[in-house]
Amino acid sequence: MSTNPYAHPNPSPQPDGSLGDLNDAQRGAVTHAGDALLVVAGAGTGKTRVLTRRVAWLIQQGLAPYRILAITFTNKAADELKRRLEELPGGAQVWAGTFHRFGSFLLRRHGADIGIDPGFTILDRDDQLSILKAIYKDLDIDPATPRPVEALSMISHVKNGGGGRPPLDLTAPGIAASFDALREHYIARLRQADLLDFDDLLLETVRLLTECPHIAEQYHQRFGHVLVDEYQDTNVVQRDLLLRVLGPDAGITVVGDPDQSIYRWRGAAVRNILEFDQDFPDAEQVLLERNYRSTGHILGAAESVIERNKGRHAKRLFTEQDDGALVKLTRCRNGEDEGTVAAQQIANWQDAGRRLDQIAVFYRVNSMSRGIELALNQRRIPYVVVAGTEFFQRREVKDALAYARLVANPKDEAAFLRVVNKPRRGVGAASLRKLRDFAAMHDLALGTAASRAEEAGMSKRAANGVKRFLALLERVRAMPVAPVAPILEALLEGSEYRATLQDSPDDLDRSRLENVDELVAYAREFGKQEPEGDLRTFLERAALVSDQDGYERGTGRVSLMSVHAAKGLEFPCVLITGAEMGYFPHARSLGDPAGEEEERRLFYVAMTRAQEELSVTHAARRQTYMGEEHRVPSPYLNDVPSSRLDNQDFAAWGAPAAWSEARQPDPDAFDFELPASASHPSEAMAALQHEAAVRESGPGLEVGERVLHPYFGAGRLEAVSGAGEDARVTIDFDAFGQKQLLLRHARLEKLP
DNA sequence: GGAAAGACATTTTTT
DNA sequence: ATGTCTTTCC
Repeated sequence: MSTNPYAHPNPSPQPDGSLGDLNDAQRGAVTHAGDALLVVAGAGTGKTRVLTRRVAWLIQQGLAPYRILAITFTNKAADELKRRLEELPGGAQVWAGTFHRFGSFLLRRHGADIGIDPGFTILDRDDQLSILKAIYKDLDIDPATPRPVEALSMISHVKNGGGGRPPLDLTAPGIAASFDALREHYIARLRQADLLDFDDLLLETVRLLTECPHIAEQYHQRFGHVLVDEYQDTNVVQRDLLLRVLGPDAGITVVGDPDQSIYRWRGAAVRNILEFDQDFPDAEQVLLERNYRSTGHILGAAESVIERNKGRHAKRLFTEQDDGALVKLTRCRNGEDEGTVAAQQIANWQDAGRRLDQIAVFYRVNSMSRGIELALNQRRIPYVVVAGTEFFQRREVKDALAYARLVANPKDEAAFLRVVNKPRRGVGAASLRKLRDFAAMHDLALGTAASRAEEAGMSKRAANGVKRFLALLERVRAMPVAPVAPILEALLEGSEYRATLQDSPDDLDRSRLENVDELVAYAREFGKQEPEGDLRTFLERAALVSDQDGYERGTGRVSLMSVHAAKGLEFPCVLITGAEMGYFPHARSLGDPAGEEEERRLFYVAMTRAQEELSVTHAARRQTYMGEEHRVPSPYLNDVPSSRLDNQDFAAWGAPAAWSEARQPDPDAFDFELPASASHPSEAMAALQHEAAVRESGPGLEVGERVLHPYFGAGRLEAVSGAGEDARVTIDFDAFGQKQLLLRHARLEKLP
């Protein structure tokens, strides 16, 4: 069996329809003839290939491509699917996209039947928050009681049926009343301004299909087969939507892996996949267990981690590849060391012939990217951060889009609030307050009320500013709705938004200008690709793109990303950082058994992204915003049999002399200071010697005392045996259970 | 009304 | 350490 992952056959449909490149299970899934099929596809078992080929097979069986609905988790996955299907006659007519996009598609067409203006605007989280904050002001609610973000999560929670743990404790005194008021106002506000949030996109579609049987019927007729990818991450509303769009004669195929369900916190219901046969009693199930991605040690290590979860769908992955390299586990003293190790690991892989774009570094929280970035910068290792502040999330891009949204939907309150005073037009908080009062009194949307600024009692200056603002929007509304780029340009020029950035003394604003220009360029590209594409389509595109959609392969750089962002990707070399309690599992999920199981799955997902090399680091101490903290290695590491591990200590990586001449950074090129341990080996040694001295003097331990071990964390001293050099201690560690250690090596500290 | 300075909390993951 | 929200002063 080849160990080269690139040797695997391309998953594109074979033009001749042959299935010879599939294994038995895959072939069974592709050619399943019944109405309902569940494909439980373990990590790296060829899930995407099966999905694509099944669509191809359905078409070959005579199902018209436009009668196929394929729902994916990201737009990128949908585009990828479409690209592969293009080789097939009619393949481009398959409807492929995310649940949200499908909802949006139906609501634009039929929303009017349930009182939704087809010109609705889609709100993202920022927009939702700005509306909610405005409501806080109107209702004079103390932003400390439920904080706006919490209230927002709670609103979403309630909208989605309220299963699981509520993000907000409504039993706290005084909260419930203000929350209900908030929620009601929020919903009314969105209604009034033709705004839909992400939840509404799904919920309103369900309502449409429920309240309008004739429309539902139309789609029952149309879709002969529905396929859903990543089914383990669908929520109850998505399942509901699926059941309603599916006609009595339609077939359904869902693909997923319960072990990779990592979006429970967002409302994903693993139940959907685990109890698929309850929704579809005659469903058949195909299990894909042969992994083509990873070498033996990597897969084995990952399996031994996931095995510990309770209530799993029975499944055991295997590979026919060689064992390959051991999983390397490196203990670092602190976060800086970890950065050094990351850089060095990357360099080592590079020396072994890897390209940088075959390497990925994962972390649990996005904020951890900073330390890694710093270390890679110092060594001039090119990298790309996937996600982070993504393009469409940038303030200036959102500002520009807000202008455009107001052109498309004059009632868009979130957009109005965002840019009515950007750049400054003399419309401050006091004026807005007057405007809101006036709007509320006459039951108008904010944008509508604005045209009567004087009546609202605004100052002359403010009223003037608002007038200029509205005049610009009117002017642009008179322009044709396509192409989009000129619309954006007219707005940016007419509002002087562009000019303000250009003239700003702040360099940050200058770089913002570039982003604004990039947005215009993006719009121009959009116009080229879709000559018919109007403003509305463009805005929808912008609202529904995700961070993951931005990821591109073959950049010649190392990829840095959160584990969540890594889902669905694979890399020859993977480095998982921060494998510690608090990250894996995350501190927030401690004490919640279901949450902890999800954390384990998350670590499993991280491990199974690796094809040939998997390296894991953890730090004994880490600097947080509250100061330096002790860190305990992730308990998941303990589940990996030591026969699959290559244990390393930061010290074992050797002094910075190990850096090859060629990679030695140019000292003049950096304004950063290298970490002491890297730039001055002697200092590092001094530190180690100091530690040793502390150790020898010893903390005079007694049985029953709490102690701290730099590796295993806190524990209780159970017993002492032997004496002098051979003294051994037995310690019951909180996170690792009982261990016997040589006292002289244990580096114990006494805990109060 | 706006700018600047200061207080303050913030860190999970995101369609 | 950073960014956001609030306060203060012009």
